Amino acid sequence: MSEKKLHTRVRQEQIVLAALNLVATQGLRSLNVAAVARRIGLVPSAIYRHFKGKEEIIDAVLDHIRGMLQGNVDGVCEEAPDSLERLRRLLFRHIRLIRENLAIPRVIFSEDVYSGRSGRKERVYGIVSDYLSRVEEIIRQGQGAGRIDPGIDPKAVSILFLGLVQPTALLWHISNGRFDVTRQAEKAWKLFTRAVGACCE
Amino acid sequence: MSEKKLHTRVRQEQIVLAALNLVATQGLRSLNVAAVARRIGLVPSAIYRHFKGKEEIIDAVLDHIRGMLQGNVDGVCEEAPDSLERLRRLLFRHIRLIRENLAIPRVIFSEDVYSGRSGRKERVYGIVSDYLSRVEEIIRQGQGAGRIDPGIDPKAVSILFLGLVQPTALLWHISNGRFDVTRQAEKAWKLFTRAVGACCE
DNA sequence: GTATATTGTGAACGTACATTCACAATGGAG
DNA sequence: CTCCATTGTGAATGTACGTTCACAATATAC
Repeated sequence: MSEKKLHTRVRQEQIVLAALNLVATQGLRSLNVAAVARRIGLVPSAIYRHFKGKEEIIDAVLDHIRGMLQGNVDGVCEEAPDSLERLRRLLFRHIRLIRENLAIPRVIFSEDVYSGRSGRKERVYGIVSDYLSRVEEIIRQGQGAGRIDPGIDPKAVSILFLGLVQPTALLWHISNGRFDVTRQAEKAWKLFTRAVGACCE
Repeated sequence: MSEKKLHTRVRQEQIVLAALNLVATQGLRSLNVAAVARRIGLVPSAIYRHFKGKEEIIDAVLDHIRGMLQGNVDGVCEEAPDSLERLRRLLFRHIRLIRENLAIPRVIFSEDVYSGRSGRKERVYGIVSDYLSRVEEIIRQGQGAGRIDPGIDPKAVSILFLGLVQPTALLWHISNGRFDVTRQAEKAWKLFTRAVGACCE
C-alpha cells in the first residue's frame, strides 16, 4: 500500500469518478466505501479524509451527473442553431452518454438513492427539472422559428423527449447490449418529429 | 406472536404482497426478510418455510408483476375493439398501476435486482419484452385497420409507447406527487397519436 | 531543516441483515 | 384420539459494511 499523499481535491475527483464507474459496472449496491477505496489504491478509512461519509459521496456523484447533462445541452446549442437539429443531436448525445456511463440512469432511477440523505429526492428532482427546462427552452425557440407546432405544450414535449431515451436505454441494458440502440433512436426520432412538427398544422 | 398456522400457498401470497408493498413504500433497500416477516406477523425465520431465500421472493415478485402487466393488456383487449382506443386505455391503466403500485418501476428499473441471482436480468428482459410484444400486436392490428400508419415499425412504436409512461411516472415520483400525471398523460397521448396516426400520410 | 497541518494505515466497533438450527406448536390424515 | 408432516419460534452464526480512532508517513509553510 503506502500510497502517495495527494491533495483533497484530487482525491475527491478520483473518488467521484471511481464511484461513478462502480455504479456503472456493478450497480448501486456495489457502491461501498471499501470498493471505492480499492479502486484508487487507498484503504477504506482514507476516504473519510476527503468525504464526510458515503452520503456525501453520492451527493458529489449527483453533482457530477448534473454537470454532464448540462454539458450536453450546452454542447448542442453551440453546435447547431436550429432547434430541431439541437434536439436531434441532444438525443444521440444523451444515448451515447448513457451507453458510456450507465451510472446515470442507475443513480437517477434507483430508489435507493432517495432513501439516503433527506432532501436527496429534491436534489434529483432538481437535476431532472433543470434538464427538462433546458430542453423546453429549445422547444420554445423551435416554436418561435416555426419548426415546432406552437399549439403544443413545450413541457409535455420535453417529457416526451425524455421518453425517447429512457426505454431505449433500459432495453439496451437489460438485453445485455443485444438491442440496437442507434437504430431505435433513429426511428424514435422520426416519430418524434411527426409528433411535434409544424407540417401537419 | 404465536401466529396461526397457514398453508404455504397462503403465506407465499402474503409474502409476495408484503414484499411488493414494502418496495412500493420504502424502496428496494427496505426489502429484507425481517420487514416482510413483520408485515405479516411472523418471525424472520418463518419466511424460510415458504421461500428458499430472499432471491426466491424477488423472483416471485417479478412473476406477480408480469401477471399484473399482462392483466392490463388482456383487460383493454376485452374492453375495446379499436386498437388506438386499446392503447389509450392501456396508457392510463399503466399509469394507474404504477401510481397504485410504485414497486413495479422500482423493481424493473432498479439495478440491484440484476446483481442478485444470475439470469435475473434475462427474466426482467422477458417481462418487458413480452409486454412490448403484446403492445406491438395491438399496433399491427391498428395498421391493418388503417388506424395507424403502416409505414412505421411496430416495435419502435411500442417502445415509444413505453416512453410515454416512464418519464411521467418518474417525475410524479421524484416530485412527491406534485407533478400532474393525468394531465401529462393526456398531452403525451395526443402527441403519440400525431406521431403514429394514419392521418398525415 | 524544523514544525505543523494534511493525508494514509490498520485495527476495531457497531449495525443490519440473511440464513440456519434445534425445538415447540399445530393441523390434518388414519 | 394419535401420529406425523407442516409451520412457527427464538437464539445463534456469519458476513458485509459504514464509521471511528490512535498512530504513522508525508507535504508544506516558515
